[in-house]
Amino acid sequence: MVQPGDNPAERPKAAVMEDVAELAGVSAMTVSRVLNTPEKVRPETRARVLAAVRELDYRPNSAARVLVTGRSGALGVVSFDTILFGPASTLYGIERAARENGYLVSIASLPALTRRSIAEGVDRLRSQSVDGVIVIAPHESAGEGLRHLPAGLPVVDVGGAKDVPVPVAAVDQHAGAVRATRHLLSLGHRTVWHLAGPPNWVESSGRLKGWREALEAEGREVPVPMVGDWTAHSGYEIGKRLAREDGMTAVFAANDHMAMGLLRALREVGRRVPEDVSVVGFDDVPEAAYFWPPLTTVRQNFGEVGRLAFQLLLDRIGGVEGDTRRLVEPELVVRESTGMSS
Amino acid sequence: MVQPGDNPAERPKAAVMEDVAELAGVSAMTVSRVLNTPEKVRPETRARVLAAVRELDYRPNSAARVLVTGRSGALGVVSFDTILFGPASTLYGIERAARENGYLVSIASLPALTRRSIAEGVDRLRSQSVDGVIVIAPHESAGEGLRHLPAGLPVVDVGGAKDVPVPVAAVDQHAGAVRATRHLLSLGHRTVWHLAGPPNWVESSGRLKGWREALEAEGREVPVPMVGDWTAHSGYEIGKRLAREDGMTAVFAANDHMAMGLLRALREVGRRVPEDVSVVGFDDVPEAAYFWPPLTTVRQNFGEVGRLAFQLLLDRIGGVEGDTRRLVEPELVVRESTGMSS
DNA sequence: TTCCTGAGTGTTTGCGATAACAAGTGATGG
DNA sequence: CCATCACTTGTTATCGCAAACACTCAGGAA
Repeated sequence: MVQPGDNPAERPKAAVMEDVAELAGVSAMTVSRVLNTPEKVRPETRARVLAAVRELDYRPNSAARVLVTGRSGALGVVSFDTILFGPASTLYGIERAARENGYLVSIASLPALTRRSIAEGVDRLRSQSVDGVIVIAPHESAGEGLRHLPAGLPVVDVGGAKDVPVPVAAVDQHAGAVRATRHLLSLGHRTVWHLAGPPNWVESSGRLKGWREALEAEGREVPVPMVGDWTAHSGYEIGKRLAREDGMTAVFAANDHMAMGLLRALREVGRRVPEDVSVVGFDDVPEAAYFWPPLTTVRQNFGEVGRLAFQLLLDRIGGVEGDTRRLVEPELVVRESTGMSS
Repeated sequence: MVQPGDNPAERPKAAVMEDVAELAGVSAMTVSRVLNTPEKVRPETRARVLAAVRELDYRPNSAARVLVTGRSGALGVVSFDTILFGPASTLYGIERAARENGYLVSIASLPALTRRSIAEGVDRLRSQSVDGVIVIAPHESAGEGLRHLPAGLPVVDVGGAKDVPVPVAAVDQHAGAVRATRHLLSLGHRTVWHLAGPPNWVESSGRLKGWREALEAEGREVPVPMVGDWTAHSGYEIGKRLAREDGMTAVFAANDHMAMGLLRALREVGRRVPEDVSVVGFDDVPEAAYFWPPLTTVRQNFGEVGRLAFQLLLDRIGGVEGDTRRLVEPELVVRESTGMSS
């Protein structure tokens, strides 16, 4: 038996369950019970054990626990472009929900958005024994990547395409685009142009479709959409072309940053917003209210999406089946970049 | 011995090392060696084992490995406000560096920035057996939180105050502020006003100090700094007051979003930028070039900070001692929001 | 021949926790 | 007065892997 003192080196190794047990005068099993099912231990014993835990600053070793229980209390998030407002906010929502439920979050950000790298990200997380994985990869290729998953690993997708074979939490992009478009039509504009997001992004398609259908439902002409890449820069470049279009009085931009670039392009060619052209964005980034002019946009509650995704995953981990699809309603925020058609 | 088929239920349990060993006709130890020290195994044996690994889609169980080796190949990040551009970018930089080095990242975001919650975040990560922790908590109170750390856990701080008792990776805020201020003075402005960040944030103090010292070094009058909270909203509110100041021709805002609010406030009272007032921001958020006018600002290379922080942590894990302090130089990006004093 | 060397492989043990089962206590009831 | 039960606590086995040590077998040195 190794006694304290046998070892001349004075490295204060972290206490283990046995140490706590010894100090409290019980068996290790009782310590385990105090930590996991306290109601099964006599109050006095429990108190003694807890005192010992505090005195030794004992922390259960999660690796050992994982090994025997098969559950880690950690979930993984596979994501792309966590610097963007949307993914970052979603991640934050997930993290908060996880924390409140005693879960820890590991992240695997992707170098690129391909089936391969998604599968690889899931794998890296799986090898860390996460209890489940949330994928934030709003690209149509994600569906592919999610089709060949290790069996038995609960996976939830955020903002996924329709055919994703796992539960999905997302903002209703279509509804948001419809709202934005109708808002512009209701101000008297003959039709609405669209500054779309990059192809094959789930949000791009959803917003494009919503915009088109809203126009068609009213029998309006559907202009050719212009395609950007989410950046203010692309909004600016495209905006310069768009600004030359005759009769263009209303634009629905697929996100706020492109709308920002567009605003600048319009200003540079002397088209006033909202007097000459109305602009609607999408996202409601915190600074949208301070654009010039303050941007009318569609607010997405990313935090709520994160919370829903976590809840779905928790259900899955708990054994609930079924390919659920949970949608969050976006909200139109009217500011000063939209006005009556003149 | 349990044979495949003993169990009527057809749950395809994940393969373990023993399964691979059996299929390859070797012992489990040899499999372990193939995975960890391949050069110690005869090539033919190695090939047989690797084939078996692939056939069974075997993944080592990291919990078991952690238990026996004491190292997890995961690091933790404690952070606050991961939605903001700075922390999000830093986190991304860390994640990328970690991935390239085979590390996984767990995050513990803080509900508030206090000594208590920092300590708690570190604890949550420690209980997951991370090999080390990076703290992104640019608040002066972080120093306190870092003073009482579990012994033996390598910790690195990002953007920390001077007295933080652990290695630090950060952008040289002071130098950035000096550069911004000198730039304005060099344009002929008599002095420079400052729209500061919230008190007790490391960045706020660093930028404030740099600004003040740059003015003092030239013997200029030092106006009373106005204090915001990083948001465009606060920049706008304060900007409305600032705009009434007589003789105010140059402002250094402590971040781009406050500068954005300031730009709007100036416009509203009819002061032109840069003709009447010059404005410099800090951060160079991707959309800064599309502000109206395009914002002169100080670019921080957050990705580089993340990389350095990871490197420092890796050194620490490897046993390197010493309280290193690694600074990244910021860069002044001149755009159109600054001009000669009229 | 005998011994040694070292590359390659196998066996045993233990990391720290929990599951499953065992056992001790006192109370209950027939 | 003893069987039985509920409650509390202890004992043993096990999770999957790697460290430490043991073994085998060639080829070369003595």
